[in-house]
Amino acid sequence: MEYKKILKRKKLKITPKRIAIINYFLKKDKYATPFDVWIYLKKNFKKIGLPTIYRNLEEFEKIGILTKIKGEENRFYYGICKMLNKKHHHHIICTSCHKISDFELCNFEQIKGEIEEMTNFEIKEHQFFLKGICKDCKEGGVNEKI
Amino acid sequence: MEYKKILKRKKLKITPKRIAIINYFLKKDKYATPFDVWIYLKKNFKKIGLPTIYRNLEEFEKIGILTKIKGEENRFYYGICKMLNKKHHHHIICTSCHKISDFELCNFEQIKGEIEEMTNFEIKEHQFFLKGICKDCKEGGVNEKI
DNA sequence: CTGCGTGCAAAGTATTTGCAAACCG
DNA sequence: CGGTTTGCAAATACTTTGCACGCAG
Repeated sequence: MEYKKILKRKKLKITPKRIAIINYFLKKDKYATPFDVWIYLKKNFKKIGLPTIYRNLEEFEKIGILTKIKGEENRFYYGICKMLNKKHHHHIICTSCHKISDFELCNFEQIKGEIEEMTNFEIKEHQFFLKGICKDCKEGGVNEKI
Repeated sequence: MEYKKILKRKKLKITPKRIAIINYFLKKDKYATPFDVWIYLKKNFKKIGLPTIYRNLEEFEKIGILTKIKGEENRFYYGICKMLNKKHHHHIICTSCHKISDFELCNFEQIKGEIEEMTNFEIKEHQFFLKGICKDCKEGGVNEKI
């Protein structure tokens, strides 16, 4: 899979646990806490520590495989990033089932200049943070859990 | 000040510490952690507990006086919201001095429909999260601390 | 006075660290 | 083999809670 190449390129070793973490997110397609990931991986690995999860999620975020999200409560979530090679994109999450998707469309550049003038800031970075309801949830579909 | 009215309207009592917290943010104009606020208020109140800060910052966020920001590290910051009556606005923060400003300009509605089609989400909420360098920092100004 | 606000002490929870052993390339 | 990765145990840091007293309205 493509994610392995990224690990390689970033000089991170391919270990079974790392693969399992990525697969967890790919299969689940939703955002999750380190704890969630841990509970799941424990099914397949008799020995696995929570710190391992934390360390890897952090690294994966650094290399762009995962995105870190601030949850409602004081907790952080991670979601997988499917647009690996694409440069610029944003994420949208479903407030009902926690599904996460990404998209490229972005018209921020159009107003960037004006905002810079108004605020006297030089804008370096922008992120759209979208919340909504995904199609499955809208149709009252059952949210199967992984 | 206008903030008092808001407290009143929201049935929150006007206490010296609450006023001091708001003034801290108004004067400082930058985002800060609960701990930062605490350290500062301790100068003026011999007796003040960190939990008081936490409780009030949380309430202030609920009623729209403050905004909660996810920092780089696993920590939350608060910044004051100057656009009290205005409906829709976003924030920009300076990565150098932590200044926070708000502005109203927003062209998201233009692409909202298209994103909804592409992602199959019904968008309920959007937030721009902007980072940049403010004028003072760009000009190499000293960042006076409060 | 009446209930919200606060200090204090203590608990709770998320996250990080250090180090030896295991493992990838 | 040699440097990463991991498990384990423990530490750290941030945040929340419970309760009695105090103060705003």
